[in-house]
Amino acid sequence: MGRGKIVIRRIDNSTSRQVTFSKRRSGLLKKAKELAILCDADVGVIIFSSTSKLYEYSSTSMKALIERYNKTKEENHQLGISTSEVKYWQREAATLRQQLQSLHENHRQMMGEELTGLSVKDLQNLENQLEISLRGVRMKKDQILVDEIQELNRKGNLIHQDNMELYKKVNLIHQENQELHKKVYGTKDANGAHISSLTNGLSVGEDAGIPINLQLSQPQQQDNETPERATKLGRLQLR
Amino acid sequence: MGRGKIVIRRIDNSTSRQVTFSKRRSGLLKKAKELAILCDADVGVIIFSSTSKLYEYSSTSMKALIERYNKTKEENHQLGISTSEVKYWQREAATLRQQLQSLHENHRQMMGEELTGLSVKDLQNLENQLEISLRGVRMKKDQILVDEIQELNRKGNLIHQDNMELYKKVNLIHQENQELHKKVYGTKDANGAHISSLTNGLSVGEDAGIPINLQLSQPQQQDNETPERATKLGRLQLR
DNA sequence: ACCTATTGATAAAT
DNA sequence: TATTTATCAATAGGT
Repeated sequence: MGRGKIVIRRIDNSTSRQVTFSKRRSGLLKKAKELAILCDADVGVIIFSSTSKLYEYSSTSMKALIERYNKTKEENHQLGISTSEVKYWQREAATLRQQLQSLHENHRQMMGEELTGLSVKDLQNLENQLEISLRGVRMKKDQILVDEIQELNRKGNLIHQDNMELYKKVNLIHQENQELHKKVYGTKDANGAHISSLTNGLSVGEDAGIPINLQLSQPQQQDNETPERATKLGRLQLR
Repeated sequence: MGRGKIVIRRIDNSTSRQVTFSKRRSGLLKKAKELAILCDADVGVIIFSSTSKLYEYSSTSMKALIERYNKTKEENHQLGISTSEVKYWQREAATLRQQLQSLHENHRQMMGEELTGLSVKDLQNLENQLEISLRGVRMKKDQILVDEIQELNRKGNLIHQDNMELYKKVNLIHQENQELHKKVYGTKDANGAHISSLTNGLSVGEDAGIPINLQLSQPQQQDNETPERATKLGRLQLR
């Protein structure tokens, strides 16, 4: 229909293509309207031009039509973005929100808050649980502290052994030095300033026998700390 | 175009409408295809017949086209069921799930489980919190028990008062009875079998002065119950 | 945008 | 539902 027949393939001439698009687009939309009216059908047309401009027609509302389309489609197969997909996630969120609320309430009760409405039996159970928890936490804490102390003890011992060996070496060298001194200056010499200043710089001297005192960051004592626990920690001082 | 001109309005004749629908539908779809090919456009057509049968055409994929349509639309206005709506709820669910996980972990720590990875400071805080919670729970529980005891006390007192009054009345009636008895049988009479069986049925007798002993369902004693608490509850016995 | 020759679509009949 | 055919609508190409 036109001055000449055309083959259905992309029109190369840009201007011609643009003109044809404009004409045929309005023709298509008109035909869509006619179909909808004549045959009582629900018709929707979406057209994106090559320049991404949108043209549309819908006999009812495009939203409703698309929803109807998706619904019809997913009856056969799970296609398209569907209302049900949104609904699924809404339900998921609702479930999670409920779980969260429940857990939150539980948590607040464990925090000793919002206890109204609980029976004596509930409170008793909660009390028992808290006591169990408290024991667990204290055991864990003590374990960490005990481990820390043992590690420090181990390191302290190593350092102490090193020190002892160094002390022995210093004494040996010191004796050697004195003997050499004797040989050089004879027995009547009493000036040791030279030597003592040198040996004091390296020697651990009389400190060698005293244990090293490593400080451990102690937790502040609890009001209801049991005597056993305090002693258990107290006894574990270095040496 | 046809043997005669027609006006664009719903075709009343059902058969004719059906035929026209079939012809024009294929015509519309053909024109849509041609437009897409000739003008390099993205075209989609959705047709629901009056009997809700779906016919469609899309130059690319209907899903992609609808998504593109929604995207284009919601740039101007929030319309249609969009991918973003699904995404919104997915994000919502993810956030809730994360919160739930975090709270769950926290809860497990408060239950004294999964304590690995916690520092001494963390454990100390947890211990303090548990102690606070424990104090709160115990106070609440004690409060309920104390209230319960007081209520029972109140009721017991009322019953006791009733009893006392009944006792007085019985005594009065009993005296009256004896006086009447005296008048009827004279002073020499010694047979009181009749009277005693009757009065004994109503009289509270010597029990009237002894306090009523109401039993209270005591919670099983905790292993580390402090002496003060035990006494506090113990003292609150009825009278 | 408009014009118009020509093609394509389709109403009615079968 | 398919075919035929007369008729009208759509539109290609030119202005």
